[in-house]
Amino acid sequence: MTAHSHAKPDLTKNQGLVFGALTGAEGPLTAYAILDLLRDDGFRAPLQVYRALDKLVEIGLVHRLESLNAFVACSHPVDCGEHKTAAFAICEDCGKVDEFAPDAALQSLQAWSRQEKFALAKTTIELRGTCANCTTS
Amino acid sequence: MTAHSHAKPDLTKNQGLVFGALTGAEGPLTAYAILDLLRDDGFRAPLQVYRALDKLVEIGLVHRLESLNAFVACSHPVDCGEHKTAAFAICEDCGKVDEFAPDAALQSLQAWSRQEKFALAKTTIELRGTCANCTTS
DNA sequence: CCTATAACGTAACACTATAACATTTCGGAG
DNA sequence: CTCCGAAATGTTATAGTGTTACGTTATAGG
Repeated sequence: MTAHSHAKPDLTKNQGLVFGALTGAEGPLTAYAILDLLRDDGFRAPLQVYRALDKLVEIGLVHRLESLNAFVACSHPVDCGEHKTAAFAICEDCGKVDEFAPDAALQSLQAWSRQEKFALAKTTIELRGTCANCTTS
Repeated sequence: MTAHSHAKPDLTKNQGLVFGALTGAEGPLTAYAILDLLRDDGFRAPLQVYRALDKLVEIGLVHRLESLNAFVACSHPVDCGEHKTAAFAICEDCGKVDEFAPDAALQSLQAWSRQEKFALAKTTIELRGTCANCTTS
């Protein structure tokens, strides 16, 4: 294991480009928005974006926002292990997304699952509203 | 207010048909699945379905499942007032959806919102996994 | 009756995602 | 080094989801 190889498992060219687009963006991006951003880098078809996104989500570097059909770069430090359980507060004014770890909420949902014998695989928690910055101004 | 007018605010023909399709279904339905079910009733275009769904969701008789792009009839008794805050457990085996009120989780998310000065408008909580019935068999 | 509003009908279109198939890249076994 | 298999990539076509635009019909209130 070299000094370079432990954080991001050596993204491929396309994965790196897509991840770069997401980290460079202010907020979430749709797959087609990413495609447009990467035309100059040789991207031609949605599948190129979706394939990279699939891997990035699997690795845990990117999250999918179900209520937006869009994607954001994960804001956690690497290897946080919480990628399956993050929550998101989405500002409907400015479009920015705040990722956080909803520990208590999660515990209560896990408790419900135990009680109902529901084998929980993944939780989706997305809050819609107006962020502090947009409320002020 | 008459004896008839308080529960379901007099659905229109299309709204009634769409709501009927959803209550008659085992699990959630996509808009296009509803459209196909209602061809014989004169439905021709997706917009007819979407317009009815919009109203039904607004009224609180139907919920949208963001992670499925699908819709389910609300399982609460009428006028429960919790339509903005329901949670859903979606079985990936049989496709059935269990709606419940995630009180504790909700409180914790509301507390987070207060602390972050995030003006919470709507919460989306969807659990994916395997239901008790499917785990057994 | 008249009018304003909501609901409806239809066609076209835009956005999101995947299927199918060919080709290339790249790391490891021999 | 060469060969091979797995993963990644490229391209076209298509499936699935949702909206715009425009015109018509139904309905409730004055």
